Amino acid sequence: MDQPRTPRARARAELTREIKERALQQLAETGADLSLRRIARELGLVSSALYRYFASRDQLLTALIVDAYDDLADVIAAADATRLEAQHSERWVAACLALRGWALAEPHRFALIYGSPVPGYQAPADTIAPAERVMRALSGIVQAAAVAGGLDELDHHGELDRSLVLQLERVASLLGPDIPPAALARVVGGFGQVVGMVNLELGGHFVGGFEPADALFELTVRRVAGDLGLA
Amino acid sequence: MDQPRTPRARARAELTREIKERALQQLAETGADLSLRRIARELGLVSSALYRYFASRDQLLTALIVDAYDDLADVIAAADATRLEAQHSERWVAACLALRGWALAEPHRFALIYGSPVPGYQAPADTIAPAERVMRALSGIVQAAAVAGGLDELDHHGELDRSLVLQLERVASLLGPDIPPAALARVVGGFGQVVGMVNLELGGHFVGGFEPADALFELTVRRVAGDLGLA
DNA sequence: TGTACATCAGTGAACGCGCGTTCACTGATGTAC
DNA sequence: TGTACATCAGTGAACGCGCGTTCACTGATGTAC
Repeated sequence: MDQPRTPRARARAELTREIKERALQQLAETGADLSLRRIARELGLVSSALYRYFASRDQLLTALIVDAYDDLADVIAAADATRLEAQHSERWVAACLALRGWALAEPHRFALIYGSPVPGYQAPADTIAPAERVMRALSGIVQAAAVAGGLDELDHHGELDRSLVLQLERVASLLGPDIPPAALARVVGGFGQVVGMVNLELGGHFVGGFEPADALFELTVRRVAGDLGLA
Repeated sequence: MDQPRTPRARARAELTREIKERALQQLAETGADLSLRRIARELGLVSSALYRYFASRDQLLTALIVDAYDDLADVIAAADATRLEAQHSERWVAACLALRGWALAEPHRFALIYGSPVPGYQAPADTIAPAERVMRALSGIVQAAAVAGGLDELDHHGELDRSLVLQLERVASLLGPDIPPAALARVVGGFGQVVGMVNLELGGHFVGGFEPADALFELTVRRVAGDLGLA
């Protein structure tokens, strides 16, 4: 954010970083237990010192969650950017693969944001905007396709429920105003699928079946792109 | 399982049930913290007494997980059975809706089996068979359709990866020997989608967008059934 | 049917840990005049 | 440029909790002869 001017401010930024780093390391090791005292111990501090940096354990967790959303959104955007702008299908696939790649590399961080909620932790409103960034990193591709006219007309096996259309239009206004309702439903469904398959993979549900799950995953996200009619 | 013959055996079965019941209640209340001492306290027992019933905290967790898989599989099968045998599409939709219904009714149990792993707990091999029951409750419908000839030939936008086909055939031998590879990929993808969307819903990711998510969910699973070409 | 012995449920104390958070404090760093 | 005062990082002790697991034990229930 801001450039730290004084030595003290620089030290503060550095320690804040180190605290979060240790916290992540702990999540990686113990699964989901996060102990302030242990972090302090590892940093050679007394436990109460951490309260100069985070007002509570929950606030530290919130910071980790926000960081995770941000990093994931960046990773997706970066993968998206490696493809030609007009090749929306390839962009979608690359974005989904990047999401999975990040999740496999940082399973505990993925669990933090898309796994089941941490015991006793209630996500504050601060996490909503970052969470939306991730969604937007995906929906943005479809929005671009819609604007460029690279999105098939979808036949929706019968009409969509009226109240569902209203929901979809409201969400579209946030995630991609030009994405038609039927297409947005598929985008959300596709996102749910990606999150779900990654969760299954991380949970060991594919062990003995799809290991590695690379091919299955790519086939699946490619089909979503195809169903959306992305060019 | 076995009918308890003696009063002592009956008491034992009863207390075992009560311990699990309290454990579930605790998961529901605290999210994922499970305290043996608290269970004992609530049952008016001394904490060490629980060790007559479960050798450790992990073993209790395992029992809860196995129960959850079993119950979910039963619920899915029951919903499936409410539809006509030959209407495979309706059966699939009913089964998926039942899965979500169970998850919304028992979010902590759903999290136990399809959420992120519990801190410090490593699922033993005993949970594999029950987990398969759930998968089979869904794939069985598609298997039935395949046998009855009610499954479309799928065009697979290009060939499937050879090693993926091998994986799919191996899984098919467990879940539905007559399901063609391309269809099975969709079944697994559809399952991942259901799990993922439910996880998002339980995690509050749909708040402000799809609330309730009934219509979106039904549309999505119906489309999977359609894509599979289920009658 | 009655007695002797084995099984088993539950006790209570203990071991050896862990935790988040508060508070009054010291001493170093930063700021304003 | 130097001094006075305010800010802030980190300390150390304490509060009030919690936990899983082991072990020797009592007394009730079940089993075999």
